[in-house]
Amino acid sequence: MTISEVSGKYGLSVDTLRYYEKAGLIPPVNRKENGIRDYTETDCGWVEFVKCMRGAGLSIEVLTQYIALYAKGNRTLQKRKNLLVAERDRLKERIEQMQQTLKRLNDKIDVYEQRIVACEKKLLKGGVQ
Amino acid sequence: MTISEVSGKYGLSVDTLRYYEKAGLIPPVNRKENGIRDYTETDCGWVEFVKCMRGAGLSIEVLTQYIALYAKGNRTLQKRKNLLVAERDRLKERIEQMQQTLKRLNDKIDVYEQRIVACEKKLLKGGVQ
DNA sequence: GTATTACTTAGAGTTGACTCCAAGTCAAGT
DNA sequence: ACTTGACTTGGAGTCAACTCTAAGTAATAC
Repeated sequence: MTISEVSGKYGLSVDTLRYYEKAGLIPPVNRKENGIRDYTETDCGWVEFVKCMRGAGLSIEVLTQYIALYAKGNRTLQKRKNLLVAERDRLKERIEQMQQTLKRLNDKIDVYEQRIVACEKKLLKGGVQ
Repeated sequence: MTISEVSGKYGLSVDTLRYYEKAGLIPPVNRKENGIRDYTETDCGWVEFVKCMRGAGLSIEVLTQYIALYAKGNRTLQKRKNLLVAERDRLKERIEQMQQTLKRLNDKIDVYEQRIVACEKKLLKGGVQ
């Protein structure tokens, strides 16, 4: 799979895909003899994983660390798990904060609705006079 | 209330507070004769609101727009409500995406736990031999 | 009366995460 | 043979959101 196909498949620009690889967010992508990237299913899996994690707000830095540990093999299992747990906890907290803000926005919108209705009533009354 | 007190109260740097005011994220703050900021309860309320919204990921730009509409008074009620609804919807989507990623992270962590246990068993067996 | 401390401003610098650009290679089509 | 188009690289540029700096003022402590 070429880089532009992968770009189309996951909705990431080719620049972003190259940047992710260069930054070490995904392991080095498989190449053809001439040096052109030829994404395997595994490569695509990494792209999808990184897209998902970035979408949830995990930083480039932490994902780079994860891949670096992954590249060191089995003896980093515990470290990788610890990293994931830390990020999971942070994500959970952010979600909870966002849920509170969502509730607050909903309440605010309700208040606006009431105020708008009240305004319209006033205008109607004015119109009748 | 001075800017550094407000900074302490809400955990925002004084630079950030001045930046928010300059950028129009909060209405102009009350001043003493000598030009020094003297935050009223209302000013603090705005700071808290902006902190909350920024914490949930609403952009500087959209919050600036909201304040600009607010400053124009009652005739912008509907526009303000529309803006809030749009941001609410975006927030909701982001939360849903993050919840899916949270679930995925939890599953991944479970898999790591199992692999780590399996590894330890192997090591123990090796030790017995 | 001077040193310290907290404030003021305009504007420059930093960080994270891309995004774009120039210059070059290579295979395919006419 | 030559153009076209997709790829390659290193490195520069951009954007949002701060964060810092320099130069200055004004009240308070010694």
